[in-house]
Amino acid sequence: MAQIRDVSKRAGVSPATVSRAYSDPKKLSEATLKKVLKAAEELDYKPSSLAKVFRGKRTNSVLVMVPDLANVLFARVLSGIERIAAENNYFLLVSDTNDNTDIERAGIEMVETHRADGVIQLGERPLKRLHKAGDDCPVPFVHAIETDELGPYPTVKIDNVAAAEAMATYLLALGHRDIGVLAGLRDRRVTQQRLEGFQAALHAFGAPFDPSRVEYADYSMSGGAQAALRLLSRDPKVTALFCMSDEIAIGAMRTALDQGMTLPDDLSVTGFDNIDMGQYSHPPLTTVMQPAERIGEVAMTMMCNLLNDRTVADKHQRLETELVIRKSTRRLA
Amino acid sequence: MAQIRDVSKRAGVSPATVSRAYSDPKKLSEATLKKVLKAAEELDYKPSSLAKVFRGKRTNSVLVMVPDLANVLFARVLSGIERIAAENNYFLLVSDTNDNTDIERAGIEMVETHRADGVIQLGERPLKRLHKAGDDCPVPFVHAIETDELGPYPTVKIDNVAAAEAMATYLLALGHRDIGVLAGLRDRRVTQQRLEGFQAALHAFGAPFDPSRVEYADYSMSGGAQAALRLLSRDPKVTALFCMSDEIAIGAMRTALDQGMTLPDDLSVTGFDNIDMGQYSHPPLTTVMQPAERIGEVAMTMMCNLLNDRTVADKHQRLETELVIRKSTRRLA
DNA sequence: GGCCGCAATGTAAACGGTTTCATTTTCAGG
DNA sequence: CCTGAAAATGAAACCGTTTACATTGCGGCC
Repeated sequence: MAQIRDVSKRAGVSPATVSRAYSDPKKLSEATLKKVLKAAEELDYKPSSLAKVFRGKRTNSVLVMVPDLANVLFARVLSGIERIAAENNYFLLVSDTNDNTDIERAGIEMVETHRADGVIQLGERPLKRLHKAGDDCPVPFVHAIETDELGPYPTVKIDNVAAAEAMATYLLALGHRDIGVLAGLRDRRVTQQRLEGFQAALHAFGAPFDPSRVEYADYSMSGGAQAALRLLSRDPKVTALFCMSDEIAIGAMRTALDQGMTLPDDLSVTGFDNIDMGQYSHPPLTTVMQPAERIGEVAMTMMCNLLNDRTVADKHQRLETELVIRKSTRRLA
Repeated sequence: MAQIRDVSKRAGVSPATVSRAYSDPKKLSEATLKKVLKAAEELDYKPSSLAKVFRGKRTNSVLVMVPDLANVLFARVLSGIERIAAENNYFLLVSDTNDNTDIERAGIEMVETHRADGVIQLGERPLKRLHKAGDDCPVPFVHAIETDELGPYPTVKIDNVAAAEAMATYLLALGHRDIGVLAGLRDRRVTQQRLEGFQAALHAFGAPFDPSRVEYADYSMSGGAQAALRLLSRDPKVTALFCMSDEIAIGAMRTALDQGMTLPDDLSVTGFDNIDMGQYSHPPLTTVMQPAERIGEVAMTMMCNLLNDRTVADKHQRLETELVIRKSTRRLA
């Protein structure tokens, strides 16, 4: 591979001039620029961005830590991140943390050892190491989707409490009182927040909350199917299922169908997130829309700001959600 | 950030010794090693992997080009790639090409400019630039999933022709003769190959192939729904739909349901890929399993080999598929 | 005791650009 | 034609490691 020196020799100029031809062409006289470009072309010269990055201390890449790459929601967020990254000429280093703390830790090291300029984390459990320096965040860090707003770093997500409350309110307004909850992983903050919203709605309607009607599950279709089976066989008189993700809801609907139920006549089911699939499920799923791509875009935009001025205007953004009413819920006769 | 020089000074040794403490500790006497480690600890020293990489000419990262990050199948492949990458201490640079040739081109440059050691491409359209050097591949490149086997680089995928033929044969064996095809994007090689397999099956059964019963669609649920609508309204007497992806099939089933059909009584539907969703659709989808994670794993393994010995044993791997019979198909009365 | 060889450590070049600072060239204006 | 400022270019330091090669120290052997 040709190097800058080769080009400079062939063009009869200094390496510095060649460098400038790429980084700041205006600085060169037209004649020299042409000479250099011609020489570069002839030698098929490509500046080693590795060397550039080394010298410049800026890798132009950010690390994204995803709890599960195969999860539709995260994939969509990632997709949004990617769009903004591409626009701003950043590369994305992606790592599937699998909820594994070691990997997450390694992520931070990536930045400390200059492999990435910053980290966007999608999963919960913000890395404690970040905080050790006190209140200001040593490495550029953005936390998205599953996050509290306690840290010194910016966050983007939806208002899970409010969204869950809205959904539960809708169910209550339809006349449902015996509502089962198919919650996600028990120790996840989103789960707790959505549960909180659910309870708030009950409370507003003066309806009691029965903890025995809550089943925890993996955030997946199979998790939902199993949890639904447990709940339904224990407590057959629930008339509605409040599910904490569309996947869980879809799994639950499968179970209900398998039990010979008719949906939504025998059971109303609601989801969360509004993944594509919800439109095509049977029946189409009533859910709350979470703007996943947008969340990704905002997160990456924040990161860009952080990386440029080392500051971001709106530290904790909560994006709007929306109730999507489809056919999986009905008014209780 | 502390540098190697700081550590060496504090430990009273040369920078080289510090370097060796990390890269080859056996070379050092126990006493020196301890001294160095202690000094490093005290200064919270982390070797800049950027500098290391620059010096060593190995970035330990590979670029993965994905046509669409939000696509479940690709996400699963990526997940498999990630697992092997993590095992072998590689980082993944991920870029969503969006089927955009410019981005793909940029990907190759990443390698040429030393930002990545190699490229794994999931989408079709292997970058022509790769071939220009003739028969041997200048940059380590692996092509997965949507690929022909024409290039000089290794490939992993399933045998689309055979898989499609098996699926179609199953449909024919059930007695179906009026089979509509909901194909994917027309210009994609997978589409052509699966169509070829379909035709081969027809041929084997002595059944004629009617091109007017083929509808092309985006590889998505909405694409499938629309294509199904076109096909079904044009040709209401088809008894089965051979869909080229599970998404397409799920979209088609939605359309059929919306038209008041009962599945699978009025219409048998088959998918392709075996995404999770297929188990939970209504009715559960008969499909052909494509080992997506495995494909990713094999691809990354090939890449590791390529990167180590610059050679890979089994250049063109075809992984086994499997018919997954569920409830969306039935024997024609 | 002198010499040899090996182990441990040090020295300095190299990686391939960018950038600061100095130098040369250009050119407008007096 | 001279002067001086601005523009264009060049020389060399620099980024933070690794590593080839040189050096030192030490024990064993004749």
